[in-house]
Amino acid sequence: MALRFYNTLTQQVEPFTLLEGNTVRMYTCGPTVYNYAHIGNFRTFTFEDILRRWLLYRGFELDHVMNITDVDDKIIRNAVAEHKTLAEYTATYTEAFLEDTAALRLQRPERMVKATEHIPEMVRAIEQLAERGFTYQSDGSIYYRIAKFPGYGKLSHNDFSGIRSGARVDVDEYDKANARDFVLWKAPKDGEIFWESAIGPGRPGWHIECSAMAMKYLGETLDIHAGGVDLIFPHHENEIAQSEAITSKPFVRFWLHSEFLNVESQKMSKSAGNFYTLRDLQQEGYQPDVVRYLLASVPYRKKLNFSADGLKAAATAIDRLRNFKLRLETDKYPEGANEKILERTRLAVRQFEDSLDDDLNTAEALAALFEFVRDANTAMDAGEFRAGNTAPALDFLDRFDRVFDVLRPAQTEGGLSDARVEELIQERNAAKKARNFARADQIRQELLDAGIILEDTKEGTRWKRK
RNA sequence: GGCGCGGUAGCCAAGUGGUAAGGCAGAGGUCUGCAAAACCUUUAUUCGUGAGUUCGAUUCUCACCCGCGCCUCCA
Repeated sequence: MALRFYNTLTQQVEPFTLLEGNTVRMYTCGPTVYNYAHIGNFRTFTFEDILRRWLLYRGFELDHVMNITDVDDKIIRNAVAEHKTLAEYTATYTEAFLEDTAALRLQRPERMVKATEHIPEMVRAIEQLAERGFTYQSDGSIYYRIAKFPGYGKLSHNDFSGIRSGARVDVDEYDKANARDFVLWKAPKDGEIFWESAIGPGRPGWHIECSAMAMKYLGETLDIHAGGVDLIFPHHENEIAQSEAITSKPFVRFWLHSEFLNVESQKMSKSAGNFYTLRDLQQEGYQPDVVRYLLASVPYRKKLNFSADGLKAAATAIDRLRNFKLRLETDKYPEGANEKILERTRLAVRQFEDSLDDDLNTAEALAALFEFVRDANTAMDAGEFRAGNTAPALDFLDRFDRVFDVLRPAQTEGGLSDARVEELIQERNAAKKARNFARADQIRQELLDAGIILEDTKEGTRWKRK
């Protein structure tokens, strides 16, 4: 079966194709840089990374745009409170975001674009909407009139037809014709930052930045637009309303949304206060690659209940895979190749690929890998594994790691050099031969204290960094 | 209320109209100077509850119970 994704727009799993060419035009909603991103945010970004990597694995080229929202109410409020300029304030958290994504081994999108650097594009988009009669002004702000857009609600599958334009729905929304209408351009309040423009002084509403930037870089119809489920409404619904009102063309072909990460069965969110940042977890001693594995191992459309147990399980699972790789690289096997194992390897790779083709079923893909690892270990123990089986097995691990990227140990700074470790191992082996086990154990402990783990095997001693 | 997701072993979790993947944890064992690593056996007669369709349902239908989310900023 070919590559296929669940499309929020159609509520169906559909074969993934491109209209033309081989480049996937993909847009993903990035962070609002008013604080550190939490791992709920990173669940979505990790999903998008797996998506990226699987598209590349399948031979597509990518033009992936991620926005950075660096102007919004919270940013302005916080920047003012800290007596910083907008740019100063957002720089801190933009930088932190980039550090975190690097630690989580998230590939950099082809373009990362900032809202504040695209004000003219947004103003132009609002002008186009105005020309087509989709806007109205109120108290100096410009609003989008959803009653003008017939398809409004098609992504979130809500029926808004019962809401009549002009009806007053809520006293708090007195300045809007319809409670669902949203702001495109906000009139400046006292002391707030604003831009002068052809449509008057103000700053952009949240939704217009994505429409303007996505279409600027990727054209009028994107192949993929992804984000968390909470963005379906209103954000993505509004992006459709804006973009399609301007172009009269479908804005996005495939809408992909990742489910939430929960803590104690509750949504993790900044407003609820029950959130962890990657930095929090690192302080508790969890490596980012462990977090990455946990986030990636649960299929993206399934709620992920985050827990310390889950992190520990992830850490152990990664160790198992790394141990297997180390064994492949260091053990010696008889010449030749075991045909049955070769066939077993091919089957496992096929299952792995089929699983990811199926709407990125990472849990099933991992199962294919782990079954193979067990079978290969069994064959090694039974002496049936041959030298010629090593390369295909390592190739499978490499394919796995092109997507999951967890086999490479996190950089451990300092410590002993490889040469010094080898030296001590030689000394220890000499001590063992002389049955001086006290000295041998002393060296083992010494190395362990330096973060080096020794494993004695039939072929000799192998080692790894903790 | 509207829209949507889910309830599978101690935990995480896949899956199919034909009788339950995988990971972690637990128990026992093999191997081993020590320590690891690895392997083997074992842990759901059962997939929220009830009814229906069917030769047969965890998988389809209906009802109900429970959990979560969106409908306001939010990954």
